[in-house]
Amino acid sequence: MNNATTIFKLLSDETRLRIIMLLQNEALCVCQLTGILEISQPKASKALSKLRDLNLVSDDRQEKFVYYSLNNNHPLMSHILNYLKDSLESYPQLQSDYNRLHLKETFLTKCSTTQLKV
Amino acid sequence: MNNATTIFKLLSDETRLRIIMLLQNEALCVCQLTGILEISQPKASKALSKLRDLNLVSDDRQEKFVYYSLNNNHPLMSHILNYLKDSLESYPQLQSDYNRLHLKETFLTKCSTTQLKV
DNA sequence: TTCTCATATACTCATAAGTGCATATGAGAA
DNA sequence: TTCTCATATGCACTTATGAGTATATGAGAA
Repeated sequence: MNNATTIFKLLSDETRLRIIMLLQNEALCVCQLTGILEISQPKASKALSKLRDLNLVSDDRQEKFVYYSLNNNHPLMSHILNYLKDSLESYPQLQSDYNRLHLKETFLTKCSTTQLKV
Repeated sequence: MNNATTIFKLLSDETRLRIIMLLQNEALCVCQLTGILEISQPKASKALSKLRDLNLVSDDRQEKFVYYSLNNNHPLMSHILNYLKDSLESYPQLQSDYNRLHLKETFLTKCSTTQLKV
């Protein structure tokens, strides 16, 4: 029970859902997620930490970057994600996130969303 | 997108989830739900009104009682509910709700959870 | 060691959401 | 019409939650 409502609560936040959907494909670091989703770095970081607290993602530092990957250890969540992935056409935001995924390398060097100096 | 997060938010509340799961089987009135779930009448009523606002349930008055039934008009939700129904053994609360479902007739006359006079 | 930069967190704020209690509403019975 | 009872709703309260800004942290490079 708690398990189910916890998962639903996590997925009910748009930022978290978008992140989780992207991580289905491959591990991504914080600055890549920040860039792809066009959100602030703290926003991405907080979303990830909440997911990490619940053991839904794992982090793995590789030199400068911390890569997050999805733990497919929760049947209900996996089931839902698979369904969403197959129904992307109904969820424009998720779909366009996917479409920006190919830009991931772009965001590796010029990360700083918050510290950006124009 | 909004569609998805909205559904998740609805399902993230235990009371709503329990109600929805019961309504999968059959229409039930407020006092039946109140009795089966052992919750207060306003609690059941408010949960139902939120579901009704989002067009996930329909109400149908039959004499004294207002029966609510599930609108299976949302693919994502239906998909999730089916999965949960097949995994009841993992969700004790939902399972015990189902086990109390046979008491439904019991709650038709002595409704008043709040107005109960001992 | 010191510097840099990616990431994490603390703080404040605004708002949303759920609960319990009391009460309003309104359909059907009398 | 009046009464009854199932249901709905208003109110006060508490807690949870997400956002933005600023800043802390800490690993690797220099």
